Amino acid sequence: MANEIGLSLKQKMERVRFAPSPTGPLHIGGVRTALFNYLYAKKEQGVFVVRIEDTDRARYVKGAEEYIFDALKWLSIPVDESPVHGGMFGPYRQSERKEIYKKYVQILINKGYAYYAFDTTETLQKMRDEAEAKGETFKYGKHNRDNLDNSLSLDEEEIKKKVLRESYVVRLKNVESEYIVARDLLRGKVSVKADEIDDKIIMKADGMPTYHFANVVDDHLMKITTVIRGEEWLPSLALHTLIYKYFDWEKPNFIHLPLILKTQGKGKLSKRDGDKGGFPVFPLTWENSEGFKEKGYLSEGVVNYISLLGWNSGDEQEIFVLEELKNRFGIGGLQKGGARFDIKKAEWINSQHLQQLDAREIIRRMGLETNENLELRVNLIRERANTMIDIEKMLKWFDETPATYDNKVIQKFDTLSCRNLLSRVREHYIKTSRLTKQDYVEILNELEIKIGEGMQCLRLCLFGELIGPDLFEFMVLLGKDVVLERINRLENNLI
RNA sequence: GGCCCGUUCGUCUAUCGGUUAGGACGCCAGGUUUUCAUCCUGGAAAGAGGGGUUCGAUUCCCCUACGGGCUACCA
Repeated sequence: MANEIGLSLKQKMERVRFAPSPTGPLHIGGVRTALFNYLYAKKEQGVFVVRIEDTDRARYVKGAEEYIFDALKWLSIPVDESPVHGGMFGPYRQSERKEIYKKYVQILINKGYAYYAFDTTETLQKMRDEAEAKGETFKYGKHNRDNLDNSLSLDEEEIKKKVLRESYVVRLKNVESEYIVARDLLRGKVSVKADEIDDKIIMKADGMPTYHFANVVDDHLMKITTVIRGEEWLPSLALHTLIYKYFDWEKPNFIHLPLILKTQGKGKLSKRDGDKGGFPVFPLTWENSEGFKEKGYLSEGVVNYISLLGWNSGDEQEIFVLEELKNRFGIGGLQKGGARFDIKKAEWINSQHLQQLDAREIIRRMGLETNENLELRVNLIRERANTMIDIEKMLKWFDETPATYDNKVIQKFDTLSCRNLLSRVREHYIKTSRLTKQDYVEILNELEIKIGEGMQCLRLCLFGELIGPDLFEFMVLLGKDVVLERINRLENNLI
């Protein structure tokens, strides 16, 4: 009985996959695809698979695969199965599955749904150019495949010889007429006229499968139940449908996520936009592009913000941690249109998460040893910070004597009364080692200096400009010697 | 060019035929504050256009426009 239940649960188990290509760093769109896959899997108590699609040896970038896993780790997105986490359906790297694809290509050839093609890239390019010159689109398919250089137009002996001697590719033979209809859980029916789909290459001359083929074979073999991927794959859904059909395999569900668009202007978000706007588009630093992490973002903030790009909870809550997202996520909340990336909102969401952290945790994440004084310092400045970098910068107020002073502020002051004020403060400080707000106000009254001006003078003395946290709390943490040093320094800078 | 997908405030979005079209970021104004920031209050700000269907359309259908994607031996 228990066994039976276990089995039926197993059959219903959702399995989703994130299938990046190691051709560069994972960008924010990829991160979102990974996140939504993960959330969907966990909401359904299913399995999250990461498969590395490295069938393009020319575009392979060293370190990219490692980057993908580092990024997921930083984001706290756990992976159930992958080349590094293992699993029962491996290998999870497509370059290691060559023999599997070969076998399945052969099956399709035997069934008459695939064939060898010997046309050179140059010939095909020429035909494409010619078609384009006539305002047409070249398609390799039903209407011309018999006249091209492939196994359909040759006899068996010749094919055998050519396969041994020449380089060849394998093409899918689209035998459909009418329409190819597929379903997307978000968009409903997506139908394409059959002859729009040409005889796509499924195995390249180097023996590697193309994306379309490897993807379908692996999703089937890895028992993927729902494919969640970017909208850029929607046009090939019909082709994939064909491959499933010719294998006589059951199709998984499909969800095509809307794209993440540039902050402004046309097109999808790119690395260049980040460089131009000074904001990150990668989770971690890659070459000279700083990542969210290095820019001081919390992984919680990044996860939260990107979860809102194309999804919403249905109510007015916007601040979520991963755990909540796992419970709340659902395809009903998905959006169909592309979403523009907005760094301001990302920053705000990050600040919301930063305020949730206690000082100890903030210090830990900065990679510093905690101590009571440091915790007090962090607590004094934290509410002014959006990112960890803000905190690091503000922490410098404690350790660095102002190097310059805001001239505009200095010019506003009456130098003489400011000097008097500073020497009175020094006197008081030497005597009592402290200065409360009340003490200071008394001094100001005595010298007949307006409170506002007096505060600005002190602020200038401690920060060099009119910024910063509460003056009197700040001075306590600064300590007597440092306060006196800063008083001296401003005095020397007053003409 | 062809094919596919999409379109609510500047931006992210709610609305699943009947709402003063709601929220958030950002922006503006006011308040709190010794400054800045935070915080609080308020404000401006949207259904691409045109046809249908309907008693009634942001919502359903069609067309147009615009946006996006794909159109490789890249994924």
